[in-house]
Order: sequence, then C-alpha cells, then structure tokens
Amino acid sequence: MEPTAPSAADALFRALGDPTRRALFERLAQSELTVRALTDGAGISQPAVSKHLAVLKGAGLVLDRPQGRETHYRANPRGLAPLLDWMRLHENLWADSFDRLEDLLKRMDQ
Amino acid sequence: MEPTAPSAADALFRALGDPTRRALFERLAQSELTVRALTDGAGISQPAVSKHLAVLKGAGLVLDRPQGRETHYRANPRGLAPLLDWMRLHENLWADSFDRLEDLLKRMDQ
DNA sequence: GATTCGAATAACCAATTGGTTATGAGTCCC
DNA sequence: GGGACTCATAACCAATTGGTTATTCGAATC
Repeated sequence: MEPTAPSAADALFRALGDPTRRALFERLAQSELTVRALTDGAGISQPAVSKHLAVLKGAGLVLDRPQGRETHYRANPRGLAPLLDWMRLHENLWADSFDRLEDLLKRMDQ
Repeated sequence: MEPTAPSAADALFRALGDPTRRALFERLAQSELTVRALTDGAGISQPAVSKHLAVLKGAGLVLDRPQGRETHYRANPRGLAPLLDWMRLHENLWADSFDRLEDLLKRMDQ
C-alpha cells in the first residue's frame, strides 16, 4: 500500500544502468537460469557474471535458489515495482490522455 | 507507432542511474528552471550541473530553451517513453492481473 | 565600453566500476 | 577419496565517471 522507499529506486536505476547487467536481467525475465547458463553467451567471465548477479540481487531484481552445486537465478516479479512507483511521482509529466495510469499503478501496491 | 530503439533505453537508464542527475530531472519535472536556479540547492558546482544537463539532454529527458544569457531547462514529457517501452518487453513478468498494461502502453506509442 | 552575470567548455583529478585471473569452498560422480 | 564441476570471493587493473577549478563567450547593466 505504501510507496516504495526513495532509496529503492536508486538501487534499481543503478543496477539497470549497466547494459550488460540489464541484458542478464532480460534473459532471467524469460526463464530461470544457472550461473553457468548465463555465463555461456554473456561474453564475460563467470566471476563477472556472479558480480552482476550480486548487484541485481541487491537491487531486488532477481532471486536465487541454490540447489546442490549450482545456483538458479530468476527475475523477481515484484522487482520492477519501485520503477513504477517512481513513475507515479512524475505522473504530471504524462499527457492527460493517460489518466488510467494511476489506476493501473494502484494495483501494483498491495 | 514503432517501438523505441533499444539503444534509447540504454541512454535513459544510464542517465537516470546517477542519483544527482535524477534529482535534477525530478526538479525539472515540476517546473522549468535555469541552470543557475538548478545549481542553487544542488550542492554541486555550476559546471557539474551543466554536465549533468548535457547527459539528460542527450538521453532525451530534458529540453533546453536559451533565452538571452540564461538557458531554461524543462523535462521532456515524451522522454520517459523508452522506459515504458522497455517495460512492455517484460510484460510477462508482471502478474496476470495487470492485463490492462498492454493497452495502456500502446497509447504511448503514437 | 567596462563590468558583471550566466552558461558551456577545457583540463584535470580522485573515486568508482566493470572487467580480469587466481583461489577457495562445496557438491557430484567414478 | 580423488577428480571434475559450479559458484563466490579476493586481489588486482584499466577505463569511466562525477566532481573540481580555470577560462571563455555572449548578454545584461551601469
């Protein structure tokens, strides 16, 4: 019900500010993947991927699920909520025709 | 009508990734301000503010209006559109209850 | 027209950051 | 238990970045 803390948007924007990191998030938004699977095709080393995942996790954008020796990562469905919250702060920027935006955003809150 | 280019989201996320820069944008989202007015209360030097404004302008987030010796900056109402475009790419992340999201976002396109 | 003011640019610097290789701590499999 | 595999962390490095002061240029003011 209450809006996301201001600092949450900070971490989120910073986390998504890096293209490589955002690409990882976009892959995770489609399916759960292990660190190995993410590393293959990422074009960077496995430790680099792990560091990016730590940042994404810190921003609440991804969730991890350790299983045996591998860790499965997936996007957190509620992770992008602070971004929508932030947008609501600037609702007045949008054209008046988007008056349904507020209703929509309210449904994100609970 | 056509979705924003992928690179647009890149510039936007990077521009908003810095807290100081986002604070400047948030002030401009409420009213048009000169560089001087922005500098007062920003806690950083005027050249620093000018550099941040250049980045925001490059990302399409603000518009400038030179007038005499001062430059007036204001938020670009269409500047955040790429962010909504990007969100549509991850629509599947959101809970099914937000099925009106697509309709809403479509209205951003024209 | 001399001076002050507003903004952008240049030159520079310290801190942050995104990457690397090396290593360590668990887990699976023979 | 020995070896291969997965992931995280440590240590380090080059590049980027956000800040500074100095300077320049154009516009307002006296």
